[in-house]
Amino acid sequence: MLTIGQLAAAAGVTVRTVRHYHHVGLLPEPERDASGYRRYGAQAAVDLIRIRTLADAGVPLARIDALLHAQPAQFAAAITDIDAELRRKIDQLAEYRRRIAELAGGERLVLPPEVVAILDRMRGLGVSERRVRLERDSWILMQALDPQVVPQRIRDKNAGLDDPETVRLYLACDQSFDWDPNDPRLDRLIDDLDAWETKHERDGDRAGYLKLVSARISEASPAWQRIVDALVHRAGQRAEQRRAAGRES
Amino acid sequence: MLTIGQLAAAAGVTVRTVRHYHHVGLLPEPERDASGYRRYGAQAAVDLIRIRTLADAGVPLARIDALLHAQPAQFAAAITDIDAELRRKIDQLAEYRRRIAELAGGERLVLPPEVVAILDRMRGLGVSERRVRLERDSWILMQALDPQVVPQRIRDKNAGLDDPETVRLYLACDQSFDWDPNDPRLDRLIDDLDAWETKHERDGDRAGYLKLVSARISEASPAWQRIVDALVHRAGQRAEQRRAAGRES
DNA sequence: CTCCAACCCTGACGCAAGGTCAAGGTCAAC
DNA sequence: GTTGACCTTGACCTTGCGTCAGGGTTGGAG
Repeated sequence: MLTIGQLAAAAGVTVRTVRHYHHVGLLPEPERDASGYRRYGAQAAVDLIRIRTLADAGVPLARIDALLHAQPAQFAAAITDIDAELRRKIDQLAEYRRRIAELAGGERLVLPPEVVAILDRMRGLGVSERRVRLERDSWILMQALDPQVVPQRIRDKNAGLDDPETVRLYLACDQSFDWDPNDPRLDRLIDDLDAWETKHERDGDRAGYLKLVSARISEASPAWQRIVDALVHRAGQRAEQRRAAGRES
Repeated sequence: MLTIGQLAAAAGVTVRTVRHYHHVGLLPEPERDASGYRRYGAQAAVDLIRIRTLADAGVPLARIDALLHAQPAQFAAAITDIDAELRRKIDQLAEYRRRIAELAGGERLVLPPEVVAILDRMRGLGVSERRVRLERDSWILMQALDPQVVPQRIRDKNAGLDDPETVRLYLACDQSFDWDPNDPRLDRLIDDLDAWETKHERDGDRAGYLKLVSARISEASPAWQRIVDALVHRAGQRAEQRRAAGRES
């Protein structure tokens, strides 16, 4: 009869694997010869090959055990199951292939295509890569913290990029990155931005994640920090005025 | 910034997974807030999603680590590699699907098609399933112990099935399974079989695995055991006679 | 102000499916 | 009689997390 090594070779597995199957009770322990070696018959080879066929297909060993002792009808049903699972896996892998191919290309993977389009559009308008990256990060944070506002923001953003004044301010901000915080040009820029914000002010705009985005922007440049501080200050003043007006009426 | 739970949700993984990546150094540990919570920025989300994209494609975490810090050229090469690997896996799974589909159908999986054809032919000639199964086992043992003789044996076996006398003996043996070991019909059968063996005797026929096969056959039926014993005995006698003739010459 | 659920923290063990030593006993051949 | 290729048991290692234990934090409701 066969030794363990011959059996293993016949089924294309390692000796260790056969012993493992004995250990978990998947393959019955055979008789031993005088020296304690395991001795296998042809049935063991058949069983082992059946086990491997299922195991190679990804069936957990625990389930194989049950399968081998199942009625033909149940066995056939299980096989159908396993086959469906295999097809699902194949589709999965094909999808991963697609994503892997995109992996060289940065953010396309992590953001919805509409947002990617916006970022590309900004690049096309001459916005610096640095600024685009901040924008990208803000979208990622938005998506993580408050996903349901994303579609509305996409519309707003595209509308903004249709408006020449908005685009002008984007580019101006962009250039101000390296300016000294005391540069007089900043004063005019802050005035313009404040006017823009007043014009476009809407409820809900001061959502939590915006603070985080502002914080990141401020970190990046002293000039931008001044801009953010000034705008927050003026927005506070306007809110104050509205409250006063509300009390008067 | 993001908490670990938000980061995990953003990338579609569990919190445990993120911590695991910290543990193995795949994702850098971020700053902690006052209460010791980890706080993540958008870059972490990007990194994590890239990691998952590779991990989902089956790249081991250890390799991902190296990949993320690789030069674009090497990265691209590795991606090509991984893609090829994925395609290979897809083909593998398709092959497993094929084999799984055959699994309901018994021996087709473990034996070469020529042998399966022989077994089918035996069934067609009216040989019992029990006998066919013994035959199948003997082929499996042959294949495991002495594979290079299989092609020759296939030719021999097919020649045997072309010969009416051989087929008659097959069927006669088959019917004798349940006979009493003292049944007088056995004597005639043994004579016929011995004549057949004398006629077809060839060198190498008494290979090791044949003893094993005989042992299995003997186990199955007392009548067969008598047949095997008698034939072995007569073969021994013939060999003796040949040796004596050799000394005389 | 307290309570509760839903978070977060570290640390440790568990899982499949074997791989890989270690420390020996056997077998076959030269 | 000594290699070298087998076989034996036993025990720890691996990957990629899951899950539990035993806590601390946060934020909103009552």
